[in-house]
Amino acid sequence: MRTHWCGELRTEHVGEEVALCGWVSRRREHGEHLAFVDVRDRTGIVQCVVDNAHDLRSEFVVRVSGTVRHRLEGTVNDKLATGEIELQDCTVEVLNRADPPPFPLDERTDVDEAVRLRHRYLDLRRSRLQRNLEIRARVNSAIRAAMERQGFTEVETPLLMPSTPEGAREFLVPSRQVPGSFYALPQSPQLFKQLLMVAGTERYYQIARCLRDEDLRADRQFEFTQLDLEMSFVDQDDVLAAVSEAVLDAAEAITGHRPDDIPQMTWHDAMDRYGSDKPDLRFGMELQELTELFAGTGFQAFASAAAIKGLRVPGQGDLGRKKLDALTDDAKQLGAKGLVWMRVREGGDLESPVTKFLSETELKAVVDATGAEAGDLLLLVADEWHTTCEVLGGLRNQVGRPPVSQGPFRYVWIVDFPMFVGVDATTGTPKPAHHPFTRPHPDDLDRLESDPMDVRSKAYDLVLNGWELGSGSLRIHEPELQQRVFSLLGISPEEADRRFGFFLNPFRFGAPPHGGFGMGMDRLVAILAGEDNIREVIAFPKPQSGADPMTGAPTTADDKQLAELGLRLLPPKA
RNA sequence: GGCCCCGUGGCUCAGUUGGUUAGAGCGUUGGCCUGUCACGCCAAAGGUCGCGGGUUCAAGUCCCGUCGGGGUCGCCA
Repeated sequence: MRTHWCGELRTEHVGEEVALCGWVSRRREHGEHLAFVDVRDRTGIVQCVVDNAHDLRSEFVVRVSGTVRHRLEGTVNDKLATGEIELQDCTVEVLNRADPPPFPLDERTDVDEAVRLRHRYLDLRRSRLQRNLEIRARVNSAIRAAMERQGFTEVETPLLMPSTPEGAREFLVPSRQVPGSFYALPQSPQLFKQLLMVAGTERYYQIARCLRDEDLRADRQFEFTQLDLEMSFVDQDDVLAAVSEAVLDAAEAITGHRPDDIPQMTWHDAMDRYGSDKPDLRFGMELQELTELFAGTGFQAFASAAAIKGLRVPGQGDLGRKKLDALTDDAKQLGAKGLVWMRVREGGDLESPVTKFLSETELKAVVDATGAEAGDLLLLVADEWHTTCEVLGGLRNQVGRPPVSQGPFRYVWIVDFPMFVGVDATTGTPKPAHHPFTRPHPDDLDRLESDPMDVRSKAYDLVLNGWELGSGSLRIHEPELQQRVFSLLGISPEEADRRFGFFLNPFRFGAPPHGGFGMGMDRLVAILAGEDNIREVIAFPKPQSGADPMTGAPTTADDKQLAELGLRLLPPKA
């Protein structure tokens, strides 16, 4: 139907007879015998000169044939890629009429997201989402190429699998053939990809859809897409290198230049310096160690604390009481008992509600240690090390963090995660930080039983601009070690067999050492596309409620469907 | 489940201390216009102020509840 795309026409096409297809973007009428019609397809817009645009309306679907010519002197539009030319002697064929769109399809107005989602097919017609979908496709393609180049084999894994109730809440699918039983949709292909290692696939990857029935956020959807991979006979750096290669290729495909190699930072360093296991390295404001300074202090809140740290907020010394109170509330929300603020005055004097409890020496030492200058604000927290770090890290993000999409892109690998986080309140056993198949750090193996909370694991996260892009680990491939970890977690051999038997038994048949990674494609694409929200890089996302305003999903099932599945509904809650 | 923000023609918004008949721009419809490009000009249509209740002589405005959207904490091994 068409000979060219709208967006590709240039002065070199002058004189050619062309046929274009697309939508009427805008029309400008000048009386009976002259009108301009902007025709748009996914590549761009071309101005067509017609003698009568009376029967054309916005978003009508048209096929236009005509001759490309230079625009008249003084009528060139430099805001348009095709602005030097126009189509003359046009024949316009209306392929379909269109109702006026419920919202403008230009880029100038920020339309309410509920309206956009209800008419997503129109929202997708706009250049922002067209561009984002193209970026997404290019990222996918670059990643596939990088994986293939590195010898990975793409394998598809089942969507219908047994429920494994650990971790995120699963979506359940009732079985028709076995009424009363259910499949679960995968939170990730975790179990299958490890079995592929037992199977000798050696290098597996998949751009896989994963599903988690948890509350939606700016960076979370029920369904999300993950670059999933697993490798045999590798150490941690091999996995990191393979993932880095794919991510950096993807970044290069979008931005045109390849980022530096991705640095590594230990989890402990990240917590200690940035107060987060996903530190945003685009801005400084590192936490300052102050514990030693206050050894033997007379200030009760500091005297008993295991860790005291400070955050220097440059130039915010004029923050009002209301804002400071709000920060204090935030600190408490983050788990602190309180927040000490100090305004730095000329000459290094500190103004704070607690100065009267602190000695001159201590006050001066705080200024020295933080490097504070007049006009700065200092925030101090004293608590257990982990709490102190986390609270100040939260405040650091709050006062200093730019939108995630705002460059530059700062990638970082976080390594040496702790094996366990916290203790289960009911059973008293440690809780795994990653999953129970994560390999303990070899240097800490002998302390697994004696000092579990101090044991590191071979788990790692990839972080970009403060967003966790993905995580992975080396796995346990020896049944004996797996047994040790299970017993630490309070899982008996019988229970392990019941819950993970189909997964663990194969490991007796010669499981190779292996490890892998899973990376959120939606997040990577969003950041590369300059979006703060993954919904902007997903063709048909869901709002926070999880109910799709366009399709009406989820819908009720009729009695016949339910009967076939052996299900009966409970009466609605009152 | 908690907290915060938002909801006024199709879209984006204004609406004062609670006070007459709720406004604007864009869009839509009709008319005019031969070089515009966010064209311009004239005119018209279009409103359950999300919904329900309450306070009041009087509610878009205040209060309670509810629904929808967004952000965030919990949750996301």
